[in-house]
Amino acid sequence: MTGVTEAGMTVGQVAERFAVTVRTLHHYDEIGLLRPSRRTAAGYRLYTDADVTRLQHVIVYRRLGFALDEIAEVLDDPDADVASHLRRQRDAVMSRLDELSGLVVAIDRALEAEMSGIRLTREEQQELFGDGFSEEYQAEARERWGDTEEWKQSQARTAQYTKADWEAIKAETDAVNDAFVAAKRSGAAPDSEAGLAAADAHGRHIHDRFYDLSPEMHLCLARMYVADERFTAYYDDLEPGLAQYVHDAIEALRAT
Amino acid sequence: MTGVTEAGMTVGQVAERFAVTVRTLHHYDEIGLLRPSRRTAAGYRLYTDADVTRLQHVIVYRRLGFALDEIAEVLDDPDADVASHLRRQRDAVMSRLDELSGLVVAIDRALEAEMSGIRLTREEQQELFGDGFSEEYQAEARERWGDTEEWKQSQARTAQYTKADWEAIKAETDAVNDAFVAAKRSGAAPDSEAGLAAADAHGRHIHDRFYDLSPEMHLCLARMYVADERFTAYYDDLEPGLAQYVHDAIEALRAT
DNA sequence: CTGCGACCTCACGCGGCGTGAGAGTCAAGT
DNA sequence: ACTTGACTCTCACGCCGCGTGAGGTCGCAG
Repeated sequence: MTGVTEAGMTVGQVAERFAVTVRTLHHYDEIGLLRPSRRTAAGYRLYTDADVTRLQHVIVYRRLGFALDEIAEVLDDPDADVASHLRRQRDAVMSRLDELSGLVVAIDRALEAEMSGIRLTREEQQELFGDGFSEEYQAEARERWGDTEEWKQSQARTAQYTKADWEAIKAETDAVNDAFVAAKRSGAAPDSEAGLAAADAHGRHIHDRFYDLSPEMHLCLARMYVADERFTAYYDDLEPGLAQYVHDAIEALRAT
Repeated sequence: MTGVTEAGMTVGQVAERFAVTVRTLHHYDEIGLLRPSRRTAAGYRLYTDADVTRLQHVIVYRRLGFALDEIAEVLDDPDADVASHLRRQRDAVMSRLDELSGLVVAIDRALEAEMSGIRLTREEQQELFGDGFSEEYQAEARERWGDTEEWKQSQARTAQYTKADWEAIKAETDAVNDAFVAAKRSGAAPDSEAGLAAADAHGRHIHDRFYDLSPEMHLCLARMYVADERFTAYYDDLEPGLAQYVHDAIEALRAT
């Protein structure tokens, strides 16, 4: 059509044809992602049809958000698991999507506040974007669990959750808490059937929603509930003495 | 809780409380985005309450995707139009959202192909993501129409299309082309009933599938078909002289 | 006095190119 | 044969938002 197929295309021609810059092609050559098969005597890069095809692939993967070295990996290793690459990429894009739609909501609220003449006070900002406490809590959680497999799993999973998921999770959490409260109020001992059932539900809930929960981890959590004042406050707000009760129930469950 | 509010917080304390790194605070100091009001005799940074508040704002804006110098601009100029900043930011986030959802669609298609055992051959990829020709066309189209409303509409719509949509569109395109070919082969003039009907179908097809097509735009397209060798080749490959025929039919349709 | 941890200031590194600088190459026009 | 202008080449620094040391100082506890 354009009739330039004799022996290879020059950088400029390739660049124009695929809407990339010459510098980009130079860069891909430099890092070894796409080296033109041939050069002219004067050192001009000549891209063969195969090179052009490879560039097409590169462009596609780049649009999919792959890093250049990952693209090289996928393209150079025919045994590479393309599907898993794609799935991981999809996950990343989805969580970014969630983040961004959250951002839009935040912006809309800020705009609304701005338009109605209400300057964003400290308190409003904290209401909108999360208060210092939860920020602080996240920081501490990262500090304590940041390198563990559980933390990564939790982060990976919760990033996927939609608003509806969160509502379901909240409902489940409430149900688990209610089970503990009901058991305690009924006078049942922590190691009674009701107490053990609640502890079991608690473990399942975390396992299903957040991360693989080993019995040891569950015990560790139980100890946190009485050791960490934030958790203690959380449970004791629901029912005085509940933190200790939850701890005892989990210990009873996991001790067997 | 940590109770350190006497005269100012150190970098480490601020960093922990807001889940940023010390290096980040150093960086903000370097670029003048957030300079702590005071230093100890030894040169330790001391962040006052006002500094901390400013950091909160910085963090919020950063989460909104603002660049650091933009944040500085917004925070330092009380007369800056915060609302317009927010609106521009919202637009940016929204378009990024569109892009990403397009990406998800592309990934899903690739995954589907991958899962059904079909390795992505060159041909399939080209089917999925467009061949060299359309890439070339896209590059040129962007160059020519990049700033027009039609181009944006087309981009926005086509990004949403699924594989099934594309197949339907291809079928429609074929039908339109067949109508032109049939009309021409039957010896009907471009401005005959058959020719005008084909031209009308052509216009509707583009209007429905790609972008709002005004009569003027349609005429403009018709002229492209005879002026641009790629379009000429496309139609003349179907039937010699068809490009001119299509042009004449559209002219006849829109001249009325 | 000796650690230990938190702090300080350089200063290089990353990814994915953009953006020149300075020099050589190619095809067309004079 | 020479010039022009478009294209190409190879360095090599710049950008953004920090990460990650290196090498030294400061403050407090034992």
